[in-house]
Amino acid sequence: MPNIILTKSEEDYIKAIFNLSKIGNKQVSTNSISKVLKIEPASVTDMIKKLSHKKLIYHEKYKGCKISKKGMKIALQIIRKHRLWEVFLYEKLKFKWDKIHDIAEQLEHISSNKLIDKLDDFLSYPKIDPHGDPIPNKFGVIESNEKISLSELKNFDSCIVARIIKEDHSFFKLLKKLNIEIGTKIKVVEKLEFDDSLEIIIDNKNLLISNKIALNIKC
Amino acid sequence: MPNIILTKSEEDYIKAIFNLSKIGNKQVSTNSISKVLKIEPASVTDMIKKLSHKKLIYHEKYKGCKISKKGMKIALQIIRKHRLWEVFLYEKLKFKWDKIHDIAEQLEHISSNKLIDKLDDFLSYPKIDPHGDPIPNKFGVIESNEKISLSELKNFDSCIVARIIKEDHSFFKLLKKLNIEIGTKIKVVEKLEFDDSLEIIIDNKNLLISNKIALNIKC
DNA sequence: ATTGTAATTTAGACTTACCTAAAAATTTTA
DNA sequence: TAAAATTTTTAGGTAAGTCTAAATTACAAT
Repeated sequence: MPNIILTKSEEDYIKAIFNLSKIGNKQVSTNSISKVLKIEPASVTDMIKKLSHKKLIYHEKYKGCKISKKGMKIALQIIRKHRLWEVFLYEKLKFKWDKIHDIAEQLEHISSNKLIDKLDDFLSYPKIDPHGDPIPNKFGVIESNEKISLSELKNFDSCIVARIIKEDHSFFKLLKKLNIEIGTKIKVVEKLEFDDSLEIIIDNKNLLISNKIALNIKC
Repeated sequence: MPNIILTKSEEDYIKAIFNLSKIGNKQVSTNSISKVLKIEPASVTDMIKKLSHKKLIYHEKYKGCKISKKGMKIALQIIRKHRLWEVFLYEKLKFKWDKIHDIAEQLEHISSNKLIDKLDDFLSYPKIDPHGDPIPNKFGVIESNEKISLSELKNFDSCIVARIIKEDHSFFKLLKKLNIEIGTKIKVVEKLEFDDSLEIIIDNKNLLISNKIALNIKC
């Protein structure tokens, strides 16, 4: 299969559309892409046309878009690169857990299959990145070991944090403040009926987290 | 000092102008930049104006340009990044000597000072890259251990190859064919008067190399 | 079912970094 | 030193990827 070369922008869109596809697996709306990438909807429409023309996504006017097989393959390769670089930054360069995302965001666009394969080998073929996200292999296959979110736990359940879903600065900062990271042991005290907040215990300290927070932590 | 952010293109020009400055340290001509970057002279003029406006180079119409202190600082940081990544690719990822340049050409544009400092540390503060080129430290200072080119040797002189000047594919291929790399021992048999070709011995085998080749190998 | 609101697309414009063709300046050479 | 050749710049144009404003379509609410 001929290696399609995409621009950084195109790659960003493909990745965003792929990620949005998994949430609710409906058609991905122009607006949602606009929000994720912080690009105006009109510009998103332009790019959607372009990617659609390249058969990386399907698109019906006014009806949102959907990633194609071809597009999915590319998205998985970008995600693979991103996550492998994160492992490198975290394990080899000793970056702090919450600093690696932005740099990996740049490194994921470096184009060289050989580079990624050698990096994979150098890192001893890691299965997950430092956020607990699974790393696709060179064929784009993800060994799915699906976790459940904190919010699905019941009163008195315990768990070990395995994965952080939302990747942005404000969330990372919050987790740091709460002392939550991959491997942290959490015990659920009570799931509040009022707003689905969760009272939990970490390191013998009780604290309260919102449902939105709980949804973004898997174990 | 505020960290100036440049585009990939701007960085490529700055690097090219810096490198050309060292050859003959005269004003750098528009045409020479055009040749190195494979961009038409008219376009080079545009970018020269832009960089000049940003005070990264000096420019007098029709008289070529010269890199400024500010520009030089930036150039040295790019070169530092390039060479550190080359060490990484060669030593850690086990890339072959002649495959690292193109990938480093991409990696050198990743912007994060922290990343480079940590990479430097991870690699144990190397002084030279796999081509024998010195690596500027984080302040842009190069520990100059200037070498002489092969062509400056006299009959019967011996030396160890320390550095390869010209960095392009055809030259790398040639060196591979000749079995020349950093560390190779070379003995000069005779410098030919006719065209300054050099008859040399490598691994007990005699061979002839042109003056141009000899000029691009330092020891 | 119609109307109002929200989402999406179209139209036109801007910036960056390129291009070609032509004009202007400099350098070479005869 | 004047003509020829070369180099550099100017002028005008293009593609990618963005923008704003306006038009169109879809959806939701009465």
